[in-house]
Amino acid sequence: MDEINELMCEEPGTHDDVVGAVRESLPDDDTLYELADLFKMFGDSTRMKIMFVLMESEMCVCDIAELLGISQSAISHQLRILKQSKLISSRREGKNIICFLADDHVRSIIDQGLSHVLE
Amino acid sequence: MDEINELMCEEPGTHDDVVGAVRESLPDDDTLYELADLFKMFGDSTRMKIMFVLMESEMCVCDIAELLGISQSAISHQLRILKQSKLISSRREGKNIICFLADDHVRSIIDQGLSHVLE
DNA sequence: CTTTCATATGAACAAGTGTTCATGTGTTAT
DNA sequence: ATAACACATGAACACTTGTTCATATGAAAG
Repeated sequence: MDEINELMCEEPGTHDDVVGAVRESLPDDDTLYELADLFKMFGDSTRMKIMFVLMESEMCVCDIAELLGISQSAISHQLRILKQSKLISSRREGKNIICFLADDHVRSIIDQGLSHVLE
Repeated sequence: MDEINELMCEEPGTHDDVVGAVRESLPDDDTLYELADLFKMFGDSTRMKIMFVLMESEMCVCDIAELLGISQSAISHQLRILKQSKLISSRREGKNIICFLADDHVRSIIDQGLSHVLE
């Protein structure tokens, strides 16, 4: 703590007030890590592609793999991660596992991202 | 391409139609990579913290470092990355560099993420 | 019950990422 | 000028991540 305080710049006036107020407004650490972990899901192009596909239609694993030209193993590994984050779910239909978006926030988040990228 | 087609499952009926339609609806590769790169910015807890702080108030570099208890060097490296993604900007004021959010989408994206995490 | 198809998973490896440490640059004050 | 402060940057390192390869599981068809 002493070492950190030494880093503080010597701004006059309401400096400490602002820093203190902002500190109290921060979410707790657990929430911050959860949030970062959530956005990590959108930070890989393979997962991004999978979610784009599922935004259009639910689909079995091998169709996703074929459509995207990515190996079945790679898709399966990524699906596992996406399921852990509760972004997609699946059900069995005979031999196939049908995947679909589990959360409408996926669309909103991607749309907000697109707005930034396309401007 | 032959190898990929071998992976295709043998679903009957409208299978190929759906796959074809979805394929055409996908954004081009450049957009997809830009989008993934954008979300990568939100996928690290240090950058997440920086953006939360700047959502409350613009602030100089060393105050951000002090407030978050993270070394000035680490903050500076992350600020560089955030600036490259056009998520934050800065101006000089005497000895200090004042950082601030450069894009209102930051707030919307984080809010959508929070909705998912907090539900 | 054996085979085949659809999917999951573990190990290994290459590539990417974030931090620290040391040092460089630019600004202000003495 | 020179010292002190605010910030930036490069190299090194540990750590994480995504893919491939080989193999395992699980359902359905013959």
